[in-house]
Amino acid sequence: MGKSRAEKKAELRNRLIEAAEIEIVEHGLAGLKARAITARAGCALGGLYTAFEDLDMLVVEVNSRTLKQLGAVLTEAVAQNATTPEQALQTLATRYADFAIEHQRLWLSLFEHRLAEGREIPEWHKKEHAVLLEVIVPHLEKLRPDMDKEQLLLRTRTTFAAVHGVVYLTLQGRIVGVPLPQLKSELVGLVETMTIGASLITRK
Amino acid sequence: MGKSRAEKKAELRNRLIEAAEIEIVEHGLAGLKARAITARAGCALGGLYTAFEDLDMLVVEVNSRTLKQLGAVLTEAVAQNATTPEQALQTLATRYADFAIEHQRLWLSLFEHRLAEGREIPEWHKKEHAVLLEVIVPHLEKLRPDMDKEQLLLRTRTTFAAVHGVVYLTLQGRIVGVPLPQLKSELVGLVETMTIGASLITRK
DNA sequence: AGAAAAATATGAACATCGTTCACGAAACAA
DNA sequence: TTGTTTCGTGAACGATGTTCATATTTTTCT
Repeated sequence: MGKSRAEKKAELRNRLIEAAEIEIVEHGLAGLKARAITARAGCALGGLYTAFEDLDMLVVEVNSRTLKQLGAVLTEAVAQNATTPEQALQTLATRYADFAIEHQRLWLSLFEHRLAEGREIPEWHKKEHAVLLEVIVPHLEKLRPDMDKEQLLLRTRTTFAAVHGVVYLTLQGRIVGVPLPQLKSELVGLVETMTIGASLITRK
Repeated sequence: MGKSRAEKKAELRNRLIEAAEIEIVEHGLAGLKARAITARAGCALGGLYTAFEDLDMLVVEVNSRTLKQLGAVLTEAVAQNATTPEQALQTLATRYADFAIEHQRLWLSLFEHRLAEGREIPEWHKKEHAVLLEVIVPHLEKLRPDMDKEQLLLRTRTTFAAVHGVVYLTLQGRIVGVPLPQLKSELVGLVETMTIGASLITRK
């Protein structure tokens, strides 16, 4: 007997998400074409639009997967390696860079994807980003016991953005970015500077 | 008498650059259309391609202007306000954020523009980015006299990227970014942390 | 099981891009 | 002025995301 309607729909969605993922890995987000995806997924062009609202929402699905994977990597890394807050933050920064390098195009699409003006990222996907901050908070908290919860979350965003900025400019190949071979050692230097500075501010 | 060929060509190029700049300000880089530019510049569609190699190279011209303006703002700001390296770096970060906020879409196009795979940004435009680092180097040098020239330039890239990352995630409206109202105070906190950390590392 | 109904996949067609090119107009050289 | 060179013009082209009438498939009803 054939599959039920719900089963086939779910299978098609999965095939499309995986096809899109492969296409992004091979050609980058800018090289993602609806026709290439549907050809790879083995369905007609229009099938994409019965399974998803449009191409953007398919990209959101791919980004959701990437974000889950990234979150798992960071969570595990810091769980196994958190003797001091300094070391925890070093580990997080290093693993973040490792993931970004290893899954360069998927990671880039996480931050390069934009919806058309006026459209909004679905709430469920927005929430998925929280893990990027949650892995940092407890360790920054030890460095800055003087801060209240609100200040701490804000500074966590700032800290993440600082590290992220270094990785992003490098992997994007921007002129002002750090050259790739020196990325990880520079990240160590940056995190060292920030953690030492943070401790000293607290202590004074 | 009519204008010479060179004059008319130069005038058309300027009209196109200005039209493109206005279009970016009004609709963002993603909303930049060749037809809208040529309509605003008062020439035929094909005119764009006799004046410039293609649309990308026109964007490079706009970015070149923005970069010159940004460089001038930073250079002037730090010239008038450099009693200590800490204060110089604070001033630079603040002015950088101010410029990014005030010229949001032009500034974003500076970092969002990508050339098709295989193509390269012209060398003359790559060199224009140097100013972003040059304004930082002398002050970071005072904080880190232990570093040689090469280390220093590398750490300058890292420092710029860290500050840039915070501003970028915010102005892009990324979920993990710092909310705009808190951007400048967070930048102050970040630069403070980095400068204090840098001094302490040097002294130890 | 068979027929009617509902849902869904299909891919040709459409609108909108960036880019090209044959042509005619304008500027230069003689 | 006349011939030559250069450049602006806009119709046409190819590529792209999206839509929709149609065909197919699945479900429901008798």
